[in-house]
Amino acid sequence: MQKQQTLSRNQKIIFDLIDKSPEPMKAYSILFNVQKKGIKAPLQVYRALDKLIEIGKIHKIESRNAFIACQNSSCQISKATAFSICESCENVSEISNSKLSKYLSNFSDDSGMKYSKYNLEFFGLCKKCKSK
Amino acid sequence: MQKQQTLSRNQKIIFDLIDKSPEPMKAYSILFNVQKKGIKAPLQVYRALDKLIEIGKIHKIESRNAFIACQNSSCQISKATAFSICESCENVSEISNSKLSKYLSNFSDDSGMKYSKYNLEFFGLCKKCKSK
DNA sequence: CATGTAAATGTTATATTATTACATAGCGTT
DNA sequence: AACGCTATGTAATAATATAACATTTACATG
Repeated sequence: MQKQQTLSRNQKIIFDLIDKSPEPMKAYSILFNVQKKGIKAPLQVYRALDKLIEIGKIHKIESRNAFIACQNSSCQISKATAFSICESCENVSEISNSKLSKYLSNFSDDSGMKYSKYNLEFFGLCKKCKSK
Repeated sequence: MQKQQTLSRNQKIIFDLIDKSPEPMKAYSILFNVQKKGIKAPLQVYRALDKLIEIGKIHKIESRNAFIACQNSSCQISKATAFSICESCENVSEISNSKLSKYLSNFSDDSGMKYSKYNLEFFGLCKKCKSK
């Protein structure tokens, strides 16, 4: 079990927005959506995003510069993330597959490097888009 | 064996620069370095980068917004990339591990999605930085 | 060789994403 | 109260990437 973090005001506003969104949100789209709540500047958004990422409540989809709420209720996997991304509709979901995460967490090569973190993004067509 | 692509002038200038660099290069650093060769605008750089990525001569390190030459001589793996990234010195190298690539290329979950491409980034400390 | 077409180039402007720098406020601990 | 830490506010600017449009080159094929 993970220690429950208390979110600050800005962090909570921004997390709630991302959490409710059915798709990854971009930073400036977040900004636009929270301006009515008094968050006016990009930096306020980025600071909250940084913190939320740090504590594992959200993840950044690197190839899209977008942010998604963590879909693993029992999280703590901010250091081991995998996503599936539809290249047609841009739907993104977090992959939660224990075999995969075990395999990757234990992966090592001959470089002598010990990996403490990874991020994996799979691309393809989702069911819906495939059948079009 | 892969069909040999002929690079255009701009593509060749930019590929040669990236290929010679010991570390990933950022787009505007590339631009700065090729201005003396007549490539003056960001778009010229991005167009060459896009093409080079498409044909697998370079890869983009998504978490760093940087570009690296493909280190697999027998390439064709622009659709299946894995990198190791040192979070201290920012050294990046391409992982070429057939077990890993087989595992990931064959990966499927219960989403019904068929993945045609993936990108994996491992993070940690390289040998040198670990021993500091 | 003429012509069509796809790829590449050149140029300007602008959009999008992210950070620096500095000042202030809130909150728990000692 | 004084300290340290986290969060906030604000303005400016840096860094990354694309849109729109005009022109040129490469090259296959009639």
